[in-house]
Amino acid sequence: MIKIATWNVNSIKARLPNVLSWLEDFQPDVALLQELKTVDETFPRLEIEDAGYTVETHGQKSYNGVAILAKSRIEDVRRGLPGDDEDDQARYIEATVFGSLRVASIYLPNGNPQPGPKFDYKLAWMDRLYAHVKGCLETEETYVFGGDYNVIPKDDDVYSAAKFKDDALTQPESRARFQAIKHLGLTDALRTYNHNPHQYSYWDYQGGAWQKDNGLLIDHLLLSPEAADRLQGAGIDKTPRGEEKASDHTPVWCELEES
DNA sequence: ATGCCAGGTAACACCTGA
Repeated sequence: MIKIATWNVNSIKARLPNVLSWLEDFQPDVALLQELKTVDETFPRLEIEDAGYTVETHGQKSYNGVAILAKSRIEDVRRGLPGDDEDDQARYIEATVFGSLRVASIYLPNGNPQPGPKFDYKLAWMDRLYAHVKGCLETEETYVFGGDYNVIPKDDDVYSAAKFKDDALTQPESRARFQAIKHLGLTDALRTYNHNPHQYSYWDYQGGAWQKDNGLLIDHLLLSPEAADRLQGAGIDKTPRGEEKASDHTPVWCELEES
């Protein structure tokens, strides 16, 4: 079985102890990380390698930054989306792990405030992601697109839809693009096994959101048909969110049977 | 309408996040 998890760590340097203990406890075969907030040169590569992982990063100073960790070689790495030429934001990395499995770590733009240039950037970025995913699926390879999509797909995926009515994460334009990407033929791993409302992957640091379970579901694992055929389980690992110095996100995971 | 936390940068305040 290959266990794949996505986790927005909100600074890999601030979160290193949490990440190392999670790797030790949860033992993912592949970890897709977002919001590294540091450049490749200062990513704590040796510590992660000592935990048994191969590492590929696409970092950036202060903001964004994505990585792929695997208990296998990591090959054929793509950094950035096609069409990112004028864009210096590090939000996408994709590579082959375990010989033939393609995985992507995605940090989709937040887009607030909306309307405005940040929201326009989010929508344009989603259009580029759509075009890229479409091309990937045409290869008929096994693909897992995981990450912080910064989209709340349904009103049931947030503790208060009313409070998020004007937020970029719930706008019809954001949801329509997320749906369009899924409708290319992707399967939402979590929703294959868990149809309950109010299943969250993010809780704000403010206002006791974690204690009140005032959360959002914005981290998703989307599987190509070839990956979905091998899907054996999926879930949310809430343990890391309750620990000291936690990220505001918690890992979402899925398991694929070996090919 | 704004701050509430948290992290990074840089400088002892401001930006970004969701």
